[in-house]
Amino acid sequence: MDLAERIARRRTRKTKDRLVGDWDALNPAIHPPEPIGREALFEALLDAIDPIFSDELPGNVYVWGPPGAGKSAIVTALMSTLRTELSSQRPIVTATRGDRTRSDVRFVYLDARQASSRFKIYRGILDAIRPESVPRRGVGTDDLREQLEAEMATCEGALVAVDHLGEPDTVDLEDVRQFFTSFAGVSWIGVGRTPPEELTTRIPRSKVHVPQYTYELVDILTVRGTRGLSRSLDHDDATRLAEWADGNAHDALAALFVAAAYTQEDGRGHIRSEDVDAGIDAVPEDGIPIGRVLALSDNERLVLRRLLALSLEGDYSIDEAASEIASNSDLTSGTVKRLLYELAQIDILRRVEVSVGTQMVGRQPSKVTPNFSAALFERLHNS
DNA sequence: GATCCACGGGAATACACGGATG
DNA sequence: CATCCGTGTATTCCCGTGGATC
Repeated sequence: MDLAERIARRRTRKTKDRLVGDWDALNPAIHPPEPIGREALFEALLDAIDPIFSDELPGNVYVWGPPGAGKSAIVTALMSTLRTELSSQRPIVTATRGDRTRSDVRFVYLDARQASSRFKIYRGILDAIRPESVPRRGVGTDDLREQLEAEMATCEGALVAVDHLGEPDTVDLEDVRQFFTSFAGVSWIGVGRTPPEELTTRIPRSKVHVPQYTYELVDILTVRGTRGLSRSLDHDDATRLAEWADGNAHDALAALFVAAAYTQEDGRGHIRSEDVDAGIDAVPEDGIPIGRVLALSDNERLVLRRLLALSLEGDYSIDEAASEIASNSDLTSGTVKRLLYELAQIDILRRVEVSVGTQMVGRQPSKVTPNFSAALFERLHNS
């Protein structure tokens, strides 16, 4: 979605909606440009890349911490701040080039959920720093690497942050290390959950630990609630959400988002504590972040939406669900079945044993249920 | 002609269970 | 009684093909 489109949406939302003026403010998959709180952590990150302030590329960095602790929030904020403050790189194409008082280091943020292969990572960087369009097909991965290296020779290099490493369907820290070994001009910041001591491979010397939120989460909910809602969130409700989420900002925001959606759909102008309860109920414990679901391919998301529509009507074996889903889509039931199994393997879906039918022979079938908030997914999909 | 990747399809493997075997 | 075997499903794994693009 480009910026103009986003701005247009906000305008229409402001006028149409009553309770919620800005859904993005409540959306756990979207991070505000400035981190809320966490000044000390931001300092630690700046320390880790300190040479950048003398126009030199820093060493690589590993940023790690538990889910919902704000790793993405702080790293996206860091990269966009560096881009506007230090680089001659234009975040939005404007004025002239060549502001010589600024360094010519490029700052690139990549989400490994989209940049899920060596090819896509090189391509993502090229796409971010090169004004012309970068091919998506027809060019080999090594070819692309050479293009990127050539590009690096024309500037003072790039600092690349790769977020969401080591998820079931993303590259891990070791992959990133290999992608950039003997790659002159690129330093990287890897972001993941795995504690350094559990990693078996070579880890960057610089490490920044992002601990779980404690008291700060109430502030985050309050600030984002104020930005998104026409009437601010009760302090008690913010506290309750933060406690229930156990410091996980993603889960707390997801519950708040759904609570706000329910309230607004009911035509009311204020979130009651029952709405907060309903929001909490709509977010599974130990679920996966909604960003992973949103990053799936079109067909995978289509299959999920169809599956959610089905599950209202009782128990289906995977086989039955697959034929049902396939019958009103372009995909064959074999492919849908494989997709469902694959989604379960990467934790997007949860498999539940089910005794459907009466056959006494053969292996027990199972059904699949979402391992994320279906209510949130549906609403983000329609927005 | 080369490239990446999503699809489709099918082979290989895992599991459940009853019955046979040691 | 424990183990193995056969049969029928469920699940995983793998690879060829073709679309879109350069």
